[in-house]
Amino acid sequence: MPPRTRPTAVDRPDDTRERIIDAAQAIFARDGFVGAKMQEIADKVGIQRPSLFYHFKNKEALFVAAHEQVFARIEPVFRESLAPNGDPFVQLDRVSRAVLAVMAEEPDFARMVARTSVDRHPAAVEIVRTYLQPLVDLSVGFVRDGQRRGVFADIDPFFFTLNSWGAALIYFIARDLLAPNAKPTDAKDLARFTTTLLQMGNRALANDRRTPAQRAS
Amino acid sequence: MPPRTRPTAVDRPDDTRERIIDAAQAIFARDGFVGAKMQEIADKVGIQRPSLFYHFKNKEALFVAAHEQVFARIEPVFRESLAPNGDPFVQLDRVSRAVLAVMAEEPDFARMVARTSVDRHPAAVEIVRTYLQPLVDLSVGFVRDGQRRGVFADIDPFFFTLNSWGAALIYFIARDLLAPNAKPTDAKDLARFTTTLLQMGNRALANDRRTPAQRAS
DNA sequence: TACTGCCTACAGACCTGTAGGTAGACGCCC
DNA sequence: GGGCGTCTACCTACAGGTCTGTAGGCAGTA
Repeated sequence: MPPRTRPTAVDRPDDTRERIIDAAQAIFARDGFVGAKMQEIADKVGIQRPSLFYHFKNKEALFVAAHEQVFARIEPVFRESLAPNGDPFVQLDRVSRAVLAVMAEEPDFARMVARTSVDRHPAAVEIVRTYLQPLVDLSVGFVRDGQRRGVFADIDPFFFTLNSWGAALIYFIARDLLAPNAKPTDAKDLARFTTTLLQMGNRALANDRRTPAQRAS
Repeated sequence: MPPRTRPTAVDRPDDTRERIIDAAQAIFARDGFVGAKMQEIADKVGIQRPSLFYHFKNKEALFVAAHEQVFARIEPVFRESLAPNGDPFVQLDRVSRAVLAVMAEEPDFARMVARTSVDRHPAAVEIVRTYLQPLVDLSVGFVRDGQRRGVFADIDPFFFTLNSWGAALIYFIARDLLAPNAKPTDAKDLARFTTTLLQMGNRALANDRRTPAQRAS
């Protein structure tokens, strides 16, 4: 094994920490806490495994940092799209598209949420709750508000939200499992899914069968 | 450690194999292939860990057996409820209730499917595909058939199916994660979820806003 | 006597985290 | 501005624990 060149000032060794988190994200999302190997993370960064422990106390600390980064980056996008805005159906459209677009861009996010649901690692559960719970509450409030205004049909707001988020998750997690011919990365496929999800949401919340566009005219 | 009593003929040692599979089911469903420990499975059965290797070649063989058993037991229930039967909306109602009831009774099933989606253990993927793919195809065919007959509204049959199955999965996997106050084991909660899922399905497939009961009259 | 079903003991792989060393950057003092 | 101690960010080597799978023995049954 040839000796690798030592880092110099121009290498900005400060960003090693961030490169570790980036590498850890993908691997934790794919393999979970138990399945992920520190060796593979180190390899991906291009350093020796023990050097990881210089930047992070232990595997769990890195696990937490990786999750926090993903959720902290995504949360504001969702929150912004959920801000009150005129016609509830228009907003539903906007939120759905925004959420699906972000999930498509950050595949680690959907995997981490799904992983947390099945693995139940306490640290991950806490992070998911901290970041996702308020968004779910916002979604629920959005549906409830539309119902109070008589625009949305009667349906359980929480389960409607759970189903919608769940459907989006499933698409990115299991879409290829049950139909190996297409992948979630395919833009055309995602557009088709987006349309279907919006149809279901719109019809579930519609008090009449006119489309939002027809109602607006 | 006091010596345990040896098994005699009346213990029917033949069923040890099945008791192992039963114990393994729950543990593999909860922890996945990597997370599951043979020691814990042996403890649950009440035998020593190496005895597991007398009944199963290795961990993977037991993993496969556990998954096969769960899927083989559940598949016919789903298949039966998907059999053609008069009014598509009535059948939709029947299938949804049957699937949710079975999932509630066999919590390992939902966890195994979700786990397979995130862990992607090749053996599990193959089993899920083998047993679930035909059911998904049946569901898709059911929707498509209703559309051909002019009863169901226009919507992508595959994504409608994926969303419906996904919503059911999410309920059993993540319902408590985002609303810690209730659990999927609660019958009242499940009934409320069933209603919501059916509302979404009915409205997504309805060509008009009359309920199935109204249409029947 | 041979087979079944379990046992104890052990080999070997793998993985996390620690100990201790070292090359280079940097500030400081004369 | 040249020597000098210190800090940073990495390295090699290793300790210690955990987990799977195997070897070989033994009690009970046929």
